[in-house]
Amino acid sequence: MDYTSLIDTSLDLNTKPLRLFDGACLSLPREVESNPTELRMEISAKQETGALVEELKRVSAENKRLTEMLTVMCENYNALRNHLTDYMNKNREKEQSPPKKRKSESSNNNDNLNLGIVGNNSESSSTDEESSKKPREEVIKAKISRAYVKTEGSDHSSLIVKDGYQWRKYGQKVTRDNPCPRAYFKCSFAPSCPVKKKVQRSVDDQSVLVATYEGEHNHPQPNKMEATPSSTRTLNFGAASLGSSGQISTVESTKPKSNVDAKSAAQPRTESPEVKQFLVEQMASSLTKDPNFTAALAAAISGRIFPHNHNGKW
DNA sequence: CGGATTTGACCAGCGC
DNA sequence: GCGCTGGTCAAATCCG
Repeated sequence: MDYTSLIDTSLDLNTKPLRLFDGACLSLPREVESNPTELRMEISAKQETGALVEELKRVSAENKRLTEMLTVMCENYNALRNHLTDYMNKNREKEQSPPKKRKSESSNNNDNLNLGIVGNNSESSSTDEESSKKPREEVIKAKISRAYVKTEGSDHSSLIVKDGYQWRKYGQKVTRDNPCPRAYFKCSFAPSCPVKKKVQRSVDDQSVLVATYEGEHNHPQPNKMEATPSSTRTLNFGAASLGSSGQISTVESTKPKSNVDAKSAAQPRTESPEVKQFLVEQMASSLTKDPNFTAALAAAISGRIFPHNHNGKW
């Protein structure tokens, strides 16, 4: 997941002087010069405008500085994440015994969560099995992620995790380690999309749904707005946007965890860089979606581009 | 009526 | 080889 690519960096908050200031600054009617009273008002207005422009410049500079800091932070985060992924992949290659199919779930008997393999592993558990079993299917990239979804109230009966994608349920199975049935979903938005999802309640905390994603979507997220139900907070797998409530946490599995406690894993990780990143994204997203903000931004831009439109009109 | 869901059957890997 | 298990298929059913 490349989070930085999702941030709309095109939103340049280094706004130039707003229309009000522009208008006052650039378009003072010249005819007032002949009137002493209006001249005093003009001087006063000019002073005030100057102070405001100074303030605006200061805020703009600060905004620019913050934007640069954010960019640097994103770059650092991605670099760190890549390092971590590489490190874990190397570790796993060293640790892994000769690959056995279907090994991980039977050996990982704590919460029957198949912590799969990310990336270039030569033999992953279920994914490779599927590719050998069903040659007509595309080879699914062994990118496996997990989402822990805290459900509320009546949601305890459903195995639906709304994450913004369209899923088609193709099977349900009661597994040995968990009395709650496991549901199998395929991405139905694009016929060629190889992504599969398994959803099962945590054996420790049945209010927690554990969604395991296999593969990567080869299409954009169909509908992000769909991903905000009232009873279930959602995450956007791949697109990686997280509800600010932090009720969902994801684990992009890069290494089999033998003793993952789903309960603890379900705890909100508000301190992690990912979550902070999400919050930044959410704020940026909220701003850009706010009609008032966009209107103000449009007004600012239009005021900047077409200052002559407001000459002496306000 | 078409798409989604359900559910029993089937398949293949694994351990004994 | 056999039984257990997880994963998938596909016909039946449901639902808007």
